[in-house]
Amino acid sequence: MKNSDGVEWAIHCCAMLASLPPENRLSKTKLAEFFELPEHYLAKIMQQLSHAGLISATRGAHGGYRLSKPAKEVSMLEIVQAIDGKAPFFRCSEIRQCGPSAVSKKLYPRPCSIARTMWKAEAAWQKELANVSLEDIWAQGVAEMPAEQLEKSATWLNELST
Amino acid sequence: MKNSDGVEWAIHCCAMLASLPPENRLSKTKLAEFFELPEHYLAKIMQQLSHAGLISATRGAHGGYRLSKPAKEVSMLEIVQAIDGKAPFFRCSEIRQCGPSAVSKKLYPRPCSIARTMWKAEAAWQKELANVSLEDIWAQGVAEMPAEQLEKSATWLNELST
DNA sequence: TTGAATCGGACAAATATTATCCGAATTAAG
DNA sequence: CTTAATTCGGATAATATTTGTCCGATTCAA
Repeated sequence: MKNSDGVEWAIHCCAMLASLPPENRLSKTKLAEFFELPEHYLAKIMQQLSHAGLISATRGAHGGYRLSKPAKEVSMLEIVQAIDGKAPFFRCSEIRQCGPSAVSKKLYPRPCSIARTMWKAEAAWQKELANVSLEDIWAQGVAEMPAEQLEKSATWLNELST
Repeated sequence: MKNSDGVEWAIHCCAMLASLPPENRLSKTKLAEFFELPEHYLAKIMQQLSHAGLISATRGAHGGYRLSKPAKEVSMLEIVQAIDGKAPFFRCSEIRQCGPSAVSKKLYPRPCSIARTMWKAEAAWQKELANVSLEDIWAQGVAEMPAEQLEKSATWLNELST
């Protein structure tokens, strides 16, 4: 019961892309360098974001990644689901329909009360994440970032253009 | 990002125990038979519930499992956590503190905004599950169980005493 | 005291996740 | 047109987790 590690990377990388001037791109090599992440595996994570339509990747010289829509329109839920998938946490295998007391399958209409309860809880989780946009996250991140890091960050980004 | 299969089994078995007359016990063999589950693996699940203090196991002839407190006082959250653990889904490895723009660790006090957001969503999930008791689940289960199955079930339970 | 019945921990197999590599494809620039 | 930079995508390996099995230790009733 856990998110895969890629979720953390994906969110941080998206926030990084969100801070870029529009139309600017960042290569997987640079992203990996900025967060000290394994480059090849990060590529796989970015690929998942790309498949989900959250970022767009451009090949060739001066290529790289950028958000494919404004940060305001991207929710945390979308990012998490792009990496971890949309399958519910709880899977009901209908064991109520097994064993010596089972009766005809037609008599078990809707999901059982256990599944409904579990799925309702998941919906609450999703709602929280759906209500936070990438812009929110980025803004909060900047607000609480140590001033010194903010500078270093800006410098590092500038040197890319060189 | 998913519950382990054992969660479903654990909840169903707890609900089964909840329907027992107090002080009555059910052996792992009988539970496995009732739900058509692999006996040895079910034992492992029940063991986890036992460690968590949710059920109490008695060895020896006429032994078995029973709830260690009234169904009303057991929440779904407790059962899920007994099997899947209490670790948060989201693990923050503080990658904001890595890479070329990192500064002294002392300057990063609380959890970052990303971790806070993720954990808040988890709290919402937990709250939903904490608000549902095993008694609720059991009562709903009985209410929507096909009449025929209810009978079969009762008969099966009676034959145990024989 | 004996023996049947139980749990519980150690161990093994299967599965899923995480990580890596490399060739093909794409693009900008010389 | 050629070259160098860059990503994509599939194949593959390593690792971790989950799932499944077994057998000994323990308990209780007769």
